[in-house]
Amino acid sequence: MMQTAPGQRVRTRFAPSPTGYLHVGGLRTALYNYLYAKKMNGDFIVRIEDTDQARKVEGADKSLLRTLELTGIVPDESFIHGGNFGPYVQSERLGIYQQYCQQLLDRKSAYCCFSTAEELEENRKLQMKQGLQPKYNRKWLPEDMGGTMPESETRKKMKEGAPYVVRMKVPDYISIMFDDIVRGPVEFDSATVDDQVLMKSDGFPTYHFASVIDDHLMEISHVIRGEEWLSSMPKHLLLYEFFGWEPPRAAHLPLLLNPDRSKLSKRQGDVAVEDFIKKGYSPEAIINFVALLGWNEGEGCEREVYSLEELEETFSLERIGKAGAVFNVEKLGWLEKQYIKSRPQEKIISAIKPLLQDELEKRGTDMDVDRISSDEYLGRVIDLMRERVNFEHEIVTFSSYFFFDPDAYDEKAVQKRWAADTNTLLREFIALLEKTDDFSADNLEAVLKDFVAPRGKKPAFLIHPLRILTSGVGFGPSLYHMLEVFGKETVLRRLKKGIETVNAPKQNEEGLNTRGIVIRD
RNA sequence: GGCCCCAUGGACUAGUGGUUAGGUCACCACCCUUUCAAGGUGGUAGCACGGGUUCAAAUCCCGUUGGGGUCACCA
Repeated sequence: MMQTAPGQRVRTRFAPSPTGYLHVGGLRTALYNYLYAKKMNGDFIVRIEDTDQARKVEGADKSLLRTLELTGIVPDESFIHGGNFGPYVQSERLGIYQQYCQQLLDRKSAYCCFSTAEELEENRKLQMKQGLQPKYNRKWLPEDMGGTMPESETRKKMKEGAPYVVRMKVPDYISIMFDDIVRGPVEFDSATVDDQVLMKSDGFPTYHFASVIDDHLMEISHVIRGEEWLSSMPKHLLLYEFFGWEPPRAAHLPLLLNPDRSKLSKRQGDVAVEDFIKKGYSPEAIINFVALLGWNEGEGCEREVYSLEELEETFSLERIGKAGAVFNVEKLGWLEKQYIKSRPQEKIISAIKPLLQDELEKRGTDMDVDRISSDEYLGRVIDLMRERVNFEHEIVTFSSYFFFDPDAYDEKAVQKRWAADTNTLLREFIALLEKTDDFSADNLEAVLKDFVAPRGKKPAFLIHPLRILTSGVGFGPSLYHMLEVFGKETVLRRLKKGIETVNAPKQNEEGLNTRGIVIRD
């Protein structure tokens, strides 16, 4: 079993193909690679695997890197960060692959294959029908390599300029074993391994070929990737063998799963990291969440919240689990709340300000713009709201009443909280507020209690209507604190307008609120 | 179908022969409370199945079942 030489520098890599946005599964793979490198004082490399010209998406490489960095995962080497092992984009390394391919051809570890796509397809169908594993039939395997194709045929085709691919010649009936860091020993029979295409007819290498060569040339010590690659490991190992190279250690990560336990995919929800960020999830929560999907500190450790720095200290490949993990966003939501609760106020303020600016421009407001967009005001709003929102942006949207007068009053809440004499008392109370200058929460509470007690009512009798009239909704932070933040002018303006809009319900004979009874069909 | 991997409550998981099977999310109840949250307390719920090995198995072995991955000139 080949192992990394002791003392060898740890170098890991994340090797996405630039075909779209960063997938959460990809993020986790990148994260584990990054964490292990940091933990071992090694290097983390990002390499762009753009050998499929057809699927290549313009600009995806940069956006992948940008999203990665947004989450705090910064590569030591990449096509943007540079490094001594470049280029870090495979399409810029074509000459290298061709050179190594020629080596294999010369050593008779690989051969040219002129079979057409139609031929291969037909062959595959036939094998499927017979219940066999679809495999190349080795039609073009040369005679001197144990096949049936005369060298003259190959030469003839070559002269004609017919398109061809280069395939590796997998040895018959040998056992390929390796020790996966997360799976343990795994064994394959070479008879089940196909003569993998190494070079495509367009002159580009396949993933398998390019990644083996690059991993070796870039001195990658550990290949940490998804379990979907486990079954192509024997091909890669064979290539290392052909070249006489020492393979890196492998760690195949358990897959991220859909709720139905199939491999995580679009269709069943968001998978793009950027989509989660757009929704309002913060990078630290996403990282934290994804890190715990398949890894834990173990040893009775019951911590759930980890910063990236803390992960860098505690991470280990040995503690990665084997079973796939369902990507269930519920816990991500909880984590997000944890982060909102502990996030420094200044950070929230600066995140929220642009949002508020946008809203103000769109809607305008009856409030003093300078005041409500000041750090001081926002800070007070945050104090009241940070434990009540699911996302930072909800401080502006979900509790918009801190910035905009309500333009409607929650009908259900009104029905529930209004009694026949509510508006009468409200009018009296508004008059009292006009004469009150101290709008501190403490004072407002005292004023309201003193007002309500002699009238035989509980504070709640007015608290709810006051809340609804000033905020438009039946829920929110402590009323007194909320009114304190609003300030006298705003409170009175909203109350006066509101009481004209919300009418007292009609009474039945018993004097009971009839609006509370809603008959639905 | 061949090959490979996997298997603790609904989800993430701790657990490596002896535990009342622990924690987190979610859910339920209660407490706190003007509402909504937050917080506190308690609760429902789990070792896929069958054989072994052993004084003793969630833990070790074998099988079964179930799930997943992979079998491209895609990565």
